[in-house]
Amino acid sequence: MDRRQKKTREAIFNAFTELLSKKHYNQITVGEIIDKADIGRATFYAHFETKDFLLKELCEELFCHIFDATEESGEKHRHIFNCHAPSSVILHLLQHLQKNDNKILDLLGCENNELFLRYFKENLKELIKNHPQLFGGEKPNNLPDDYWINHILATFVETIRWWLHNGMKETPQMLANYFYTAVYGEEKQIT
Amino acid sequence: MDRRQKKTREAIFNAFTELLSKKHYNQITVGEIIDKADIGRATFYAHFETKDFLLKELCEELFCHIFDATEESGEKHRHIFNCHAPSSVILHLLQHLQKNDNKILDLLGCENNELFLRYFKENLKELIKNHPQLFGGEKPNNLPDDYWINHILATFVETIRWWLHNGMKETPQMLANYFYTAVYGEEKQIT
DNA sequence: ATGTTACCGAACACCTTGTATGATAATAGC
DNA sequence: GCTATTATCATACAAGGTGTTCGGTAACAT
Repeated sequence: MDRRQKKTREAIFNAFTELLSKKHYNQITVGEIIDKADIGRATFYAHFETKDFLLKELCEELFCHIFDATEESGEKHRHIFNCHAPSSVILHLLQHLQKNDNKILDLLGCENNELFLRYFKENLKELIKNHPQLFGGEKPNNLPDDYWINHILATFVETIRWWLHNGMKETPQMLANYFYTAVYGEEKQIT
Repeated sequence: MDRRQKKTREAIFNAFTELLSKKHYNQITVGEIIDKADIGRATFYAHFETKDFLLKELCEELFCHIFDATEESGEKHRHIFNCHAPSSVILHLLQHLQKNDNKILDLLGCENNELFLRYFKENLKELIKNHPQLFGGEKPNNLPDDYWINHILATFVETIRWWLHNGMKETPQMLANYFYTAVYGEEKQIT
């Protein structure tokens, strides 16, 4: 890719991310973005059809990096979920978040979190559909499959939201335990 | 209140609600609202500062009606929650929803559901904080109070979201059972 | 009957969006 | 290195949305 393209694309993403951490998505204008990115108006529209498309591509770039899917020896692998013990998947993901890889925490925690938590949940959903054992535990018999999947996902996302909202005082270990207790009851704990 | 004021306010709410059920909030313009409500531009702005305030007041009117709080003999009562058995509170609320009281179902089910589910959750939160026993059951010992409250709320809201999204095929009874099973495990059921 | 209040329509200044232009500079291919 | 391509820029522009102002008119309260 042309070095110039790469640079402006980067500049736009940076400006946009910075603005997103400060004010609500709806309040951000294209004018502000190009000012902060220091590029021409026409250049912005040469890269992104609208502000909505910019958001979409930003999300895809962020989440594709976390849920990194690579075809490898005919098997799908995602780097965050490469660990084998299901109980540590949660931990693994929370630790990644805590390190604020890709500034994703900034976006999940800011005023626009609804926006990103939705994307986050959608990505997780696809994943858990293909790997039902990912979060461990067993579904109660009398619940429909997709009700249960949605419940686990929602609980997980809400756990993260709660964590962010309360200043991230808890360790990933504690949080993973909260999650498992909420979903499977207090008798089942991870070590 | 002046009969004229009441009429235009009503007309604006109706037009706005109808538009909300068809397209996304962000795509709705003040011009469309006043066209459909058949009122003058200045009149709209005499009633509502901006579109955002209109949304806010609509939500408040809808939810205040559902979570109707009236001081009665020194005790707070809310008409939906007047029943005494905690296990039937869920049922009661779901049945109200099924009847589509106040067109609230239209709004919770449409493209703008995120908007209204947020308000819905906030209202419920205040309620459950004052009446922790409302949803019955017991909190696992090792969970923080507000984590647990948030978990119950999120599960309830997600149950409704799932229901709406799947065509509302289940009866309120079945749904209430799903909710209790998800939160408290399969051994505890309501009758 | 009278004073008040809400409504209307039209006009307005302002802002935002998305597009078009021709000139300029960086890049890629040979 | 030379050349053709391509990204960028500044500027301008039309279209459409926002929120305000104003004088005239009709509905309301007393």
